Amino acid sequence: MVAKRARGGGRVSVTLADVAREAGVDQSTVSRVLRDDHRTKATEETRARIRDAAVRLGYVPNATARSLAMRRTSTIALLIPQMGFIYTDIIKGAGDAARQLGYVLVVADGSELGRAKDAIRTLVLEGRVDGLLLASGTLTDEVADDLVGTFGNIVVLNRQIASRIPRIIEDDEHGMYLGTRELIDAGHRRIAFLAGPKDVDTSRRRIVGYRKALKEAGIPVSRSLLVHDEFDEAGGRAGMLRLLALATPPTAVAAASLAGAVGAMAAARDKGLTIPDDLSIVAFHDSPLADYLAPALTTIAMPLRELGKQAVEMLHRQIVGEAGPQAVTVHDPEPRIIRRASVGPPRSL
Amino acid sequence: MVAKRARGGGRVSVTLADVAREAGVDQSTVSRVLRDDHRTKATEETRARIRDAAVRLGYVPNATARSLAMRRTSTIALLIPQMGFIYTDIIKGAGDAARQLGYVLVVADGSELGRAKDAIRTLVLEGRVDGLLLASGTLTDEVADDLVGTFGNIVVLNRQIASRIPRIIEDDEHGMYLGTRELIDAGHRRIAFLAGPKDVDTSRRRIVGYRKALKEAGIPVSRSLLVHDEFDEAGGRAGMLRLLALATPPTAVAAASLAGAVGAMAAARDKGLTIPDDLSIVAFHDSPLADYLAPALTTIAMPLRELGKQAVEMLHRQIVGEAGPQAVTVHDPEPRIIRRASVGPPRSL
DNA sequence: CTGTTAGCGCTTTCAA
DNA sequence: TTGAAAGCGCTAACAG
Repeated sequence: MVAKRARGGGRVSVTLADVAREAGVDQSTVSRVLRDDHRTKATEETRARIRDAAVRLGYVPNATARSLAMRRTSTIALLIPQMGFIYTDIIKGAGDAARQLGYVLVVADGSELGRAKDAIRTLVLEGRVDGLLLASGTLTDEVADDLVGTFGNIVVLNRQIASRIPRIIEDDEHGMYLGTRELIDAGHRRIAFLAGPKDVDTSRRRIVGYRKALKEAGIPVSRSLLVHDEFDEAGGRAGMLRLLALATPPTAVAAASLAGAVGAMAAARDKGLTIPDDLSIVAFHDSPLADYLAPALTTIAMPLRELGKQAVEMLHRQIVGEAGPQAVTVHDPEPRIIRRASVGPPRSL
Repeated sequence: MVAKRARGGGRVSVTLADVAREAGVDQSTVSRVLRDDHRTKATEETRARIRDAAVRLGYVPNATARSLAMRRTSTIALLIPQMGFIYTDIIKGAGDAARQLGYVLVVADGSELGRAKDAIRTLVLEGRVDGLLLASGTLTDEVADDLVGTFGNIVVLNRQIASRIPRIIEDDEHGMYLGTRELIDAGHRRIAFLAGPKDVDTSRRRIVGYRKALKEAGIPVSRSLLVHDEFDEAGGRAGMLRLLALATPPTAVAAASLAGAVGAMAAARDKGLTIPDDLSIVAFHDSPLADYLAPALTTIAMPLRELGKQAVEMLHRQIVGEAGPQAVTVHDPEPRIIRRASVGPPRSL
């Protein structure tokens, strides 16, 4: 018998034993040769015989069997809440790093796997992957606290959590500081901040940067100019509308998210305002889309690929049991302002 | 010995054998009980004893071992070229269906796994997943042809390919027919089509719908009004610019992609045109973003969740060896026009 | 340099 | 109703 039927598709599956028989050697030898195990030096002749047989038979190693024997799957997962602007870059960075370290990266959609806890169980505890990258959006505070007692290799992205789980964050504070400065430098003093939800700490960190820039410029921070809402377009529109209803509305606004900025622009338009003549706006995070908005949107480009890359590296260290920092902030490369057309001097100037 | 150290994280792994010992039964019994194997009727008493032991020990089944024994992973993958507007809905639909059928759905980024061929090998042939959903964008014609000889459970999304690989497509023709009709009904006769790349068949099918609507209305189709470019914003802008450079430019344009429409709007704006006064526009595919553009964009919403759902169902049939159609088109629910503000009567009227 | 021998943790006949 | 035993396809000592 040379091969057995495998499930579905009528494919036949060729195993190491088949190749061994064909080549007239033991399967352990085949295993070593095919893996290029450097602790062994097979004769060039046997190597050739084995490779031949493998090709002839169309041998493809079975990842599951290997995983079981090695007790590692060489795959890691990235759990994201829902596809958004920022994840494409994080995925790219993480994917590159993963490949380089010998992992396959898969991404799991949070809404589909249920809450993060389910994902941790299904993916990590049941051993489907060696480790998990948890993107911030998937974590409510409740779940985050829950993570304290969790085992498994996990790295949390962009969220400062209480537990001792390793985490990596982007420099939200500095990014937002830079963005706010951009507005200040353009001459604005009445600058609003469109923050994300109140209990999310990326939101909190961005507020800190906003405040810092204001203080540094000697501008008093006004409570009424700081509004909280969802990070999406609808949230941005709603927040902006509240801002525009103020007795003296802001002349500029810093948005904590790109989608929020898009919503804010729509709100301003609805109210008959022209950007940047009547209102300047800068958005946290960049996307190709920003170039095509009316007007093109000035953004704060965060080093998201680097974030993804370093997240994978942290996870890898954890997997192989190497020591390393428990909490890192990505400072390099620096966030940078991409100047487009949404920032100008205030009208009154 | 009650448990062994597992790789990384210092976790201990509790096995079936551990639970069996703790409960004083054989591991096969534990396996049956914990899986609720209906072919066995364990005493309520032993069941309780086993469950107790499992909980006490914190037993979590190992998916890899199970996969090896059962020769199926209960995991399927969706390979996408790069995150785009349409995939969030496809993922949702596929994820729901997958969960319902007992699969875990993971998504793999094409740019990260290299070409589709690599993904097929890594994921399907090496047995990491039971089957693969291949989103159209990942397939160049060359690779598509290559698929002919491929084994493994695969369903191709949104691409009509030569080989006998099962495929599922959305009704591009009808959708674009509807979109073009929208423009015709508004009074336009000089309607351009911003198609995608020439050799992509979603693009071709959309052209067919566009032509059909035109013919039906007795409008001659002009070669110069049909321009090909990439599906992204840059492609849309470039295509639109070419259209606007025509001796008599169109009064309306149907875009084969949402991103393309965004680019086209930017181009029109750059040329000083107002939408919809000077130019009407309708885009293929919908997204929340459309609501926030200036002006809000009229779109053709395709049943993408349904596409994802049916794709998974097709794949499942293939996996379990059930018969089923080799090529299906999703007709239900129908594509529908979401009227916003980018379509109006032509200026000359 | 290569073969032998145990597993990895689970499912699944086959007996009892 | 439960247990014993084999095996999924591979890796990894340990001999020789």
